[in-house]
Amino acid sequence: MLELPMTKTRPKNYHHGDLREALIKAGRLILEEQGIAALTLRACARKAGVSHAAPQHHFATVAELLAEIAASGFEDFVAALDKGSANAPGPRERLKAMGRSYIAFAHANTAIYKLMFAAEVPLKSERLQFSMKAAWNQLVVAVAAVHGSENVEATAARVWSLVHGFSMLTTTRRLPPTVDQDDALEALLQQLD
Amino acid sequence: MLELPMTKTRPKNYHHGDLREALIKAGRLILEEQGIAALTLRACARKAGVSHAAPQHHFATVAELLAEIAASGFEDFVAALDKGSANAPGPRERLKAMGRSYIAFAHANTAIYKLMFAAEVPLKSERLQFSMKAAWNQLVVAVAAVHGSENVEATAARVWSLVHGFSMLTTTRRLPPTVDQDDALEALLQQLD
DNA sequence: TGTACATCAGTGAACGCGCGTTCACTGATGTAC
DNA sequence: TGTACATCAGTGAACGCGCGTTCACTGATGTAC
Repeated sequence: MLELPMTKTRPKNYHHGDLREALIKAGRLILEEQGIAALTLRACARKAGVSHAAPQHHFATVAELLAEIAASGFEDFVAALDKGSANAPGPRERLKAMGRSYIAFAHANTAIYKLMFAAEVPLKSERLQFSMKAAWNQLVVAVAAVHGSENVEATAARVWSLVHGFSMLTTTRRLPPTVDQDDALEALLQQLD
Repeated sequence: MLELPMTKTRPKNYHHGDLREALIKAGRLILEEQGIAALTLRACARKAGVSHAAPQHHFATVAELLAEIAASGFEDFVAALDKGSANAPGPRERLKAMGRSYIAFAHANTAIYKLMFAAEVPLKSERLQFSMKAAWNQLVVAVAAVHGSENVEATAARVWSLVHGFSMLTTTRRLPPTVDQDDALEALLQQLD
């Protein structure tokens, strides 16, 4: 009898390596392809190629997974706004570019964008709190560069409300079809000064 | 044997009378008490006191019921903004009062407010389209009285974005706790002029 | 370097749950005559 | 006014589905000696 080397009969990845991150990535794919309603622990396990009980070792509830997915969304979001406003010649242009990038991100990544602001997502996650704080700080810095540091948080909240409201109304199709969205976008960006 | 009169053995309301409206009202209660995830056809049937198969005669899918509930929300919403701005001395004050009423409605009726803007709600419903149009017209009239009729739709979209964004960010707790929400609200209402 | 052993991170079967949906049924209601 | 009958709007049992969760298990990994 030929004795095969153990490495050939051994399943290569009985232990996954980093199932936690793999589940988060799987969740993002499911979100894009099928929407938030399809985002279950079992679906993520299937997508990641593990048994449906495996996620239990990494996420006690589906809500915990949602929070991590939302956090990864905020990380991408901050990067997109940074990139989109990097070449602005001055603070006003920079703030406008961030506004444009914000709305572009919402339109290009609608599913995860909605999850980032969904009430179902528990805010306890450390990673989520950290990435949300990073987004807020990014905004406050850009707003302060235009409006000064007086009442900067109230102004930042106003700016955020404006672009967030527009993103939500357009992605959920609540504006009547008679509204020219490009006109509305430009009118809105004027208000960031 | 004593023959009982038929009226005594007959169940009084075998036919409900207006189960359709009753299911919508039941749905609103469930929404308030348990949130959108609990809003199922079976739950509405239970709340309305009928068998779980009964709603089938009125709503083919749960989405259809959601749309009618959302529509009833928009009806209340329009009434609340009308009432809240009725005593304003001029157009500017009227628009501001509407802004305040908008945000107050969102905070006092968070569950149905979120449903009104939820992506899951199909927009095909006639009643929903009608009530959404009424809300939009109400806004356009108030905006035109302040800013004139030039570009009125773009301006109305901007105003709506502002108050909607603020309502969503505050009801979903996305603003950092360091932000003074009253300050932010006042800063925001200044922008309606 | 090898061996024993504890722990970690998977598997796969099983369970109960509430859901939407279908079905044959039946009481209530409306209408034709 | 009464009667026959069609239709409407309910009932309640049954079905299949996917979900979260639990369980005994087992292969892989890390560590002590």
